[in-house]
Amino acid sequence: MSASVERAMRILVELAEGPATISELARRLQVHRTTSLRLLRTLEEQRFVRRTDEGYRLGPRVATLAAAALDGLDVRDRAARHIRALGDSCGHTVHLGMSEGDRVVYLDKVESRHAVRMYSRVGAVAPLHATAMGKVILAHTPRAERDVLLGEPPFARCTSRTRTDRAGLEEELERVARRGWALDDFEHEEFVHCVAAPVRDASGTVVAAVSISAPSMVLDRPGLVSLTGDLLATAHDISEELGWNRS
Amino acid sequence: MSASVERAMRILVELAEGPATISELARRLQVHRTTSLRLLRTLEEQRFVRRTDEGYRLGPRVATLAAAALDGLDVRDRAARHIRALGDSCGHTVHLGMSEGDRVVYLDKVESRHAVRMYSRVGAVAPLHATAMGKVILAHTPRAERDVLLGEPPFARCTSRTRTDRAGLEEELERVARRGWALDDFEHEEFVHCVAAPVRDASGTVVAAVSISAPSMVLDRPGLVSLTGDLLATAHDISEELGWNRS
DNA sequence: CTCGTTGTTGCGCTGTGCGCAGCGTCGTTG
DNA sequence: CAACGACGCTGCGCACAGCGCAACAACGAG
Repeated sequence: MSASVERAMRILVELAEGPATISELARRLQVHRTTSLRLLRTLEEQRFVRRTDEGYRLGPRVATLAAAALDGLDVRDRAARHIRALGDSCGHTVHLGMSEGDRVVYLDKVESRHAVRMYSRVGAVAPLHATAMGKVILAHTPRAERDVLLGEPPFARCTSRTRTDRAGLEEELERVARRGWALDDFEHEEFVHCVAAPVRDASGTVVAAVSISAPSMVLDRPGLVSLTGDLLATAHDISEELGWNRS
Repeated sequence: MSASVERAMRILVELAEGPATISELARRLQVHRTTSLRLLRTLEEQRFVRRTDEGYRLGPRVATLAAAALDGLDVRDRAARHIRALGDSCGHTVHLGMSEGDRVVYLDKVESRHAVRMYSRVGAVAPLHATAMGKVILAHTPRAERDVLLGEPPFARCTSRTRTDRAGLEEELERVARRGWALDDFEHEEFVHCVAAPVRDASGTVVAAVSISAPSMVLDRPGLVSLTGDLLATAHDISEELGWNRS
């Protein structure tokens, strides 16, 4: 529709990967250096980006907007008290996430009570195929769309246990869809495993996922799996709050 | 420089205030409805905004970018271990913030260990004149610039104790500059008080602030003020890490 | 029914934002 | 030292992107 706006947004997305110079961005966007210069200037005037000695970076104003973006998500609001309750009862890290393109984005988080915590942040993203939340969402996505999201195998390897082939992942997703929850068996981060369950809206579509994560030294596999009852109940409660009823 | 990009970003900023319709945004930006329609469409294609039944809202992609924006801030990185240390030692909520236009934006946070916690979020914003961090930053801003940032009195009232007149605030800022730290005496939120100290970069400019916040039922005034020693030490340590040395 | 509002499409003119050419300035290389 | 490339940046002139206008249907309020 509006070419320059589209390019400006693409610049922001590119800068999310890390700092970049004018020429670098021009190359990635396939535009003249001049164009990239002018776009960056306007973005800088509005403080969406800032100049540092290693090139342009995203500006703090973007962070400001994010808080507002999260506030507007009703899934997040409705889910808030439920995931806090789950976090209080189990004491481990609880996440709420949804898919954003070919990634999972963390919408909310309840911190673990244990000394050994996992690193993550609201707004951060993770690959679909290597996380419990991602696999739950994939398992309820039509095959055709799923293939587009995943791209060509081998899928990006995060740890030694990441499933990088299509057949293995498809088999796993089949199992996830059947039993209603997914396990991340150290597939994303080396010493962290998770379980996740789907959240549905009024139409029955899976719009988000809830997960419990813990380092293996704090919680072993049986311990983690034993939490799926509470997890499913929480996911169910959130779904009901979004207007879903069993069918 | 680029009019349409500038307008697109103004739309994002407007939407941060809350959801809005096409016509509403057109009026605020002083452009034709058609223009606002087309800009929103491009923004929607890039998933920077999304349509809901009550109009357009910021999209989850903005939240995704924010995590990256925060990662790029070296103040944040350098300060991280210091504010965690302060949080661990005092047990209360610790914030790192910087000014973003006429607001303070929270860059990082260490959660309190007490059951009664204050609500806040990384990326959220608060007024300059009603917070300890804001006052610390204002106190080290040249008078002329300060007046622009604050605008015309009366300043927005947050609680019954908010300073809304210029004379009172100026007197307070004078005191803050002299003693080197600021107190928020329930001026922002009804039952929360805070102390804040300035963080300087290599040039000596105040670029950020650190604060300790606590509800009055958990910590009384003398208790809060007794923490200023540790607070100032932390702010000092961060400043040193940014290249500042006493002068 | 008549207003006023909403979102949306088609059209034609205009100004914006594009690429090109060229500037000065670095750091690297022969 | 010169030659080279890549860098950020400016001025120019053309093309078309993107603007506002007019008009449309679909609403809701009066």
